[in-house]
Amino acid sequence: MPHVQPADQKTGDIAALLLAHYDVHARDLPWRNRPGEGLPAPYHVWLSEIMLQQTTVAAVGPYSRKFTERWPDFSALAAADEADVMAAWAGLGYYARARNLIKCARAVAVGHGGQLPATEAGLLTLPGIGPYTAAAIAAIAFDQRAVVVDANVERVVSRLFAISIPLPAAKPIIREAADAITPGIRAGDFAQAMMDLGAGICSVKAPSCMLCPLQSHCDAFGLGNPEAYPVKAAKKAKPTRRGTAYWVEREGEVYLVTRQDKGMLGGMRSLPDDGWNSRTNGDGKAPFTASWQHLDNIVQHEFTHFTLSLRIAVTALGSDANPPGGGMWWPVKSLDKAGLPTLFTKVAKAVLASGER
DNA sequence: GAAGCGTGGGA
DNA sequence: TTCCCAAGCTT
Repeated sequence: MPHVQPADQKTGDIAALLLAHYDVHARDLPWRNRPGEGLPAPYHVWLSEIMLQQTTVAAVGPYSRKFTERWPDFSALAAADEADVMAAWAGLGYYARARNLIKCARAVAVGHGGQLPATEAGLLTLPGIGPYTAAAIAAIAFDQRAVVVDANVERVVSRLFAISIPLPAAKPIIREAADAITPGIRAGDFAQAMMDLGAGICSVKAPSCMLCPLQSHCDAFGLGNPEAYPVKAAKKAKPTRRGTAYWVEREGEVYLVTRQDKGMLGGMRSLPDDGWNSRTNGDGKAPFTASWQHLDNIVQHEFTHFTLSLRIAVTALGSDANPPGGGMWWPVKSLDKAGLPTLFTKVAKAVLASGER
């Protein structure tokens, strides 16, 4: 049975109170239009929503500006060199998003006449757009009523209705409750207001209930334990994996490879490695025979689901030497433009500081 | 349904 | 330090 009543006094009040609060306190974000400017461009909404997946507003800001300046619309992004896009995304993480970003831009340019579909169902067919993003774009860019549920909304809703079933089992109930409080007009503003509320007042820890426009409607506040929601299942322990990265230098240039599209850091330029991944240690075998010098310091890097403890091996080659494989030589002085994932940026920094070269 | 997939910041 | 988490999607 549903935990939440159909549209009643409480659910109707919530939208009105939240929208009134939003009209005064909405955050001014680069991808948002100011009041009175109408709906933001679908391209800008889409780009920001993809970047914001599992990523903080602060981290997205510079990337959003960089991308919209360099690729101002779908056709520009669809025509971009893939390596340029991947390099521009470097450091933002979850690189499958960048691969899907290119696929999606090309699908829009080729299959949809350069226009993003204006419906949730249409948006869901595109690469990198799932249930949350489809609803968010439909509401924010196309002013359609859509039930937008992200981690902020899950937190706010689970507190409003004191939902004690743990996530992820509670997702259907939370969605039902979010549907019940979503208004028929201003769905985009409502969605963004919920997310602003979750990002600020209704925070994970120590929520500012005294500032909350929904305080009087919040069951968790009434119970005195808002921080207890949402209830979550216990997490698994994070393993540590070991591996090696190889720094091969020849006349001021370092040898880089492009990783295969699937898996960790897929599609990104990287240093050669010994095959480490989230499940296994690297085999410690160098890509070719040379007089490798192992650095003393180990690079520790935290991924979401494992810790990597990485050794670094360094060698220098003569001018005529060539390692096997289809990599590329990259000038060390402009390594910052290679678009390396943060892990390998750390490795490069360690090598350059070591003097072993 | 669960696992895989980055990174940086806050407490 | 250590843990948790962020405007999730794909397989």
